[in-house]
Amino acid sequence: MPEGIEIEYYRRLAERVLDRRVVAVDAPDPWFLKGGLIGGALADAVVGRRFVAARRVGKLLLLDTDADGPTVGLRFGMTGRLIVDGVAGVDDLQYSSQRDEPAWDRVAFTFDAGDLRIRDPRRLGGVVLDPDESSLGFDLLTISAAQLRRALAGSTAPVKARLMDQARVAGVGNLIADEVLWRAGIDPAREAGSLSDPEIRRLHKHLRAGVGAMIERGGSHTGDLFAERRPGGRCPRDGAPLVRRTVGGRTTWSCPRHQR
DNA sequence: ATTGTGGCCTGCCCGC
DNA sequence: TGCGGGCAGGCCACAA
Repeated sequence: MPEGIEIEYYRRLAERVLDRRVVAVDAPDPWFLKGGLIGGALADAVVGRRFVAARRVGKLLLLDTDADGPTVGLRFGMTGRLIVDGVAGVDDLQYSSQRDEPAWDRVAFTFDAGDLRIRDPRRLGGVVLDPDESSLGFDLLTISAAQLRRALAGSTAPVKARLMDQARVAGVGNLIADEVLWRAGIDPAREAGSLSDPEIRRLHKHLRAGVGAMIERGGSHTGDLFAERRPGGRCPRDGAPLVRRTVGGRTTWSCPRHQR
């Protein structure tokens, strides 16, 4: 599913359309338009303009328009793919369909050459105009150790829940959270505020290194833990049978031996 | 404010 | 072979 890593791939892909002129917007699914937006208003806002920057904060992809026009915010839920000029931003999207159905196109921007579209079977993504970026926390690719400390401090919530709280740390989804906590040897259910300074620094180190490795390997499903997230799965580090729980409302796999 | 829960959406997979 | 139920999780509304 798209987490911050996949959205970063989408952002890079979206850079292809910069400086092209939007000639049409097709939004066949009103459900997909968020924040009171309607198809006609979206088209009015961007047709004739050009996208001049493709930015990303967490799992939110932002396309800025020229001449102080609006910013288009794109969300992908867990099954949304970005497709630019017929090229998909990722080819292996976990938990989504491997099929390719044009009927799943929920929004499409057509340019003077080529197009950009979101293909989302489950319709959990969406499009919003001028999204509120200030409600998002520190981005997972640039967060500092001090910022991570601030995101976790004083909380009784599970550390995994805080990591996935987009208002605290933006871009961490379920797979990334499990992977980095496993790498750092920290129990996902630990109270966030109970982590010591050395543990926070260790978590930060593994967050940066783990995300970096997964970006290079090709996605949030390429972590060392991923293949063992299944019944009968064993810890790749010490061989202990993994434990499946619900933490922070999400299916969580962890090693009872080395994650403390 | 913080934390937890349930619902939304729908393709897919398993068991009967 | 068909069918029904459960599952996946990002996000949001809502409750305590």
